[in-house]
Amino acid sequence: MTHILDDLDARGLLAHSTDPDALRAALSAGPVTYYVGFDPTAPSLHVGNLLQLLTARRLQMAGHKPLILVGGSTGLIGDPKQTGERSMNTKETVAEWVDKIRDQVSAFVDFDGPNGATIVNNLDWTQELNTIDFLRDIGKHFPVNRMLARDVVSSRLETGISYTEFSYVLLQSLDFLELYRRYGCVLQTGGSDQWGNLTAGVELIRRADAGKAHALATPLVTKADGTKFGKTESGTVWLDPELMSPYAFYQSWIQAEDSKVGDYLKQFTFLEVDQIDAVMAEHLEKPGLRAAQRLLATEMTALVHGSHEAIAAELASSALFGRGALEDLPESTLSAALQEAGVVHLATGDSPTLVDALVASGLADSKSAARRAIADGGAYVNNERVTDPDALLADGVLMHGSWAVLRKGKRSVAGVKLV
RNA sequence: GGCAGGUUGCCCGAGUGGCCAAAGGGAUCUGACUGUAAAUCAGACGGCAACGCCUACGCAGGUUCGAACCCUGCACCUGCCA
Repeated sequence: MTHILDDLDARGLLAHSTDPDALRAALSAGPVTYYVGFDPTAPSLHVGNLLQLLTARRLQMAGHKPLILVGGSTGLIGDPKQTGERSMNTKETVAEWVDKIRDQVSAFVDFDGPNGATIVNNLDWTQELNTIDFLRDIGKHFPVNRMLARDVVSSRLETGISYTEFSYVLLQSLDFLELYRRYGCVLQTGGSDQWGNLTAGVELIRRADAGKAHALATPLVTKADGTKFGKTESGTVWLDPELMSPYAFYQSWIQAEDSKVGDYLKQFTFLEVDQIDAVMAEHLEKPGLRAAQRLLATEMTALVHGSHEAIAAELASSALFGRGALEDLPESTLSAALQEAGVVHLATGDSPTLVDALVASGLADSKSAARRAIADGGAYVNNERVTDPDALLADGVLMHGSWAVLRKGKRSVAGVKLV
């Protein structure tokens, strides 16, 4: 049986860890209670958070007990980031997001059995916290000179950082200490950007309780150009289907770069490393088939939205991007595919123009943008390029009498049904 | 509270009375090549009833034929002093 640390390492999920030998021994000795936290900074988690959830799940599958923390209090404070001060959200908003995120994380861990997961909210132990006690019991363990030396803080000294954000690390460290005391939690995991917060907690446990705890960080997942993974052209890749349809989610994975798809398969899916290596070997032979991307997209969509949605997204994608001609698709297939991609209904009586349709479908942000797309030669109806900026939608041949497949550029497709 | 500097388009950043819808870079979009990949090259990149009009350079007023640019007030940010 492979040691969990070796599996994580083989998958490229280990960036840093405190005292690797001691951590390895602890994980071998028996079930370890560990935690990973998510702050409610939005109504949904995104794929960056997903990596942390899946890593937590890997540890659980290896027999360890997860605590999933939702940051009801830390979400009110804001983890400092390089770019500047966060805008504060109201307590009501944060409370709403806490509920949503609690529901989301619940889908990724197992609640049954001796190592069933527990979801905790740090508001439970901080909202009644007394300021004097906090400063005496927690604050005393934090040397300000060390806090100032942290990268995020020092980079913010020029532009400014509020005391609120400066204090964030104390709260996260307090969480670790609290979970150590309440649940015997001795390991915190997170992204490498969390390393400072993670080790601060380890240190607090040592100073306050003379306890031994560990931290483990996954690397920052990047795209081929080195930028942060999880943003597409249109924005963040959300897990909530209300914010991003399963089809769009599937599309975001299928567009993975060749140079990254192997890493993603290892880091995100539960396929065996050997199996992934075999797929990648084939992929290198015939990259044009994009077999690795297809596998990745299907696996991830199934993991997040269920296999039913994964199949639907896959079918829609192959119908719309497949080699076959659109007119060969039966109406039921076409309609189902377009439902996934997004459909707008337009009234035939209004004799909508292509420009109108591009805007209505969301493929273009404005009429100017739609005209620009047409002028650039990037607008297609039923896979035929249209270059007339004043074209009416009905000028082309409608599929099955009422459907038009709109495409802008290579990747963006939407359906229009004339009614 | 005082003094100094700052606030420009998605981001960074030039511009300091007309030639400014505003240089340059990044991001983004499109095309060519291709594979819903990368790299490269090229074009686009506020809006609209579109050779014109409207909106825009922190906010609100003012001076002027004309303001991102000058003046006044306000807000916020940074630094120094208290």
